[in-house]
Amino acid sequence: MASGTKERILDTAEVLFARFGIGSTSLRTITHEAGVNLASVNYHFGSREELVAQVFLRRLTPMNEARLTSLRQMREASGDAPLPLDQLVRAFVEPPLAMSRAGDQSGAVFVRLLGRTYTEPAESIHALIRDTHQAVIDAFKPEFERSLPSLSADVLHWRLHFLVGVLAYVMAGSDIMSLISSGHIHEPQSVAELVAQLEAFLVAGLQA
Amino acid sequence: MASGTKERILDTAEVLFARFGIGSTSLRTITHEAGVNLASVNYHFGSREELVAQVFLRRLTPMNEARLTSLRQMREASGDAPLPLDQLVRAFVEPPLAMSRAGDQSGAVFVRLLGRTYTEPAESIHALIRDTHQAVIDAFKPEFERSLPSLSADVLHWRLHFLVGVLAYVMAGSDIMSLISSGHIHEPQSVAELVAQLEAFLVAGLQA
DNA sequence: ATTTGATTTAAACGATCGTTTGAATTATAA
DNA sequence: TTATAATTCAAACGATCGTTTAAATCAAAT
Repeated sequence: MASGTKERILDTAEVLFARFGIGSTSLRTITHEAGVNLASVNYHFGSREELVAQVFLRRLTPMNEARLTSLRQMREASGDAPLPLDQLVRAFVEPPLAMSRAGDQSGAVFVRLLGRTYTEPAESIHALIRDTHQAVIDAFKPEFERSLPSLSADVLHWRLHFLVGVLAYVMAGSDIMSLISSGHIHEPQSVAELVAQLEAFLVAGLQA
Repeated sequence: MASGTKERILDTAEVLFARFGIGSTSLRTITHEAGVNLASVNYHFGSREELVAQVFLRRLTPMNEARLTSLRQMREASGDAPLPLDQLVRAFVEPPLAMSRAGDQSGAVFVRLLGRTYTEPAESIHALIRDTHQAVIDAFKPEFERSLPSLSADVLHWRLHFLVGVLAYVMAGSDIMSLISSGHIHEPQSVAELVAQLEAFLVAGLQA
């Protein structure tokens, strides 16, 4: 059980961050829940802030690589032609949502955490997300410009903004959504169906 | 300056909650910034939690009344016919965004705070937002059903979900949005233009 | 002017926070 | 086995948290 301490801390912190928020989760709660000593966080991560960073980096990196890989495959298949908008949207939207069904449910926990963090005020976390997403934005934005040539730069900017907003909200899986369906909770549904719903909505909105 | 203590606390708390998050803002920071005594929070509000509730209720109530008033006027003007979707969307979307330009800038601060709170984990705050929004949802949902008769209940549910997500993200005014425009910050823009952009995107998405 | 109630103030309460320390324990290798 | 490094542990550090208390100050009314 010795060598698993670091991962135990990361897994437990991820769950508690998603459930109670990053700022409202103490190291004592994390270490107690994980069954490790309080000091082990500072031993393995140096500080609380660095633990938070590692919780995100551990999953953000493969998630964004999946988006880039998907985009690269589409590019190769399409030659010089602009990419079909629905495929472009799906390449951006599917990887984070697919994590919700990856093996254990830890992926789903992280997706919720990430979605919530998009609108969280802590600047240090925003900087971290911004950095890890930069390569994705740099790769996708020109493709959206090509696939939506009739849109001005300003309008495209706003619509991509809206797209990120929808995705963040869906990822967050906010409980507030349940009030729209008036108690009638649509819980799991397949990720494929959610992606399809999102894709239809976003493609239409982008092409408005 | 005596009788203004309660409002001073509310105003200052609102600003600090929006900037640093609710959970990361202490009563000492609030009272120091407001220039009032630490104990005055517990004297006037009873507890920290009740202060948080009052910060939200103070503006949520008039905001949602503006939405309901707008909807009621549209209903009277349309008789028995379904409402035009663009008007319906605008009645829902405009009141919170219009607060961003109301007189002082305190309205804008609150809109950011509210947008961020939509995806915050604290259950007590969610319960508060849910309660105050219930009447709005009850009034708007049947109208959306009438204006979008071709959509199934499930699909409409998801799309309204997406709509709220876009609105929350725009309200939050997340700094992450700036990375989409690659440093080229589109800061103020008129609220009217933002509403128009949103309306076009959402109407198209809803009708997809 | 005096009394009554409302409000403000300084100080302290116990609890909890992230972090550090140094010794105890465990794993690794010579 | 012995030396060496890595890790875990209990305990404590100072700082900060929300809340409470009792006296001081203020306002309003008799």
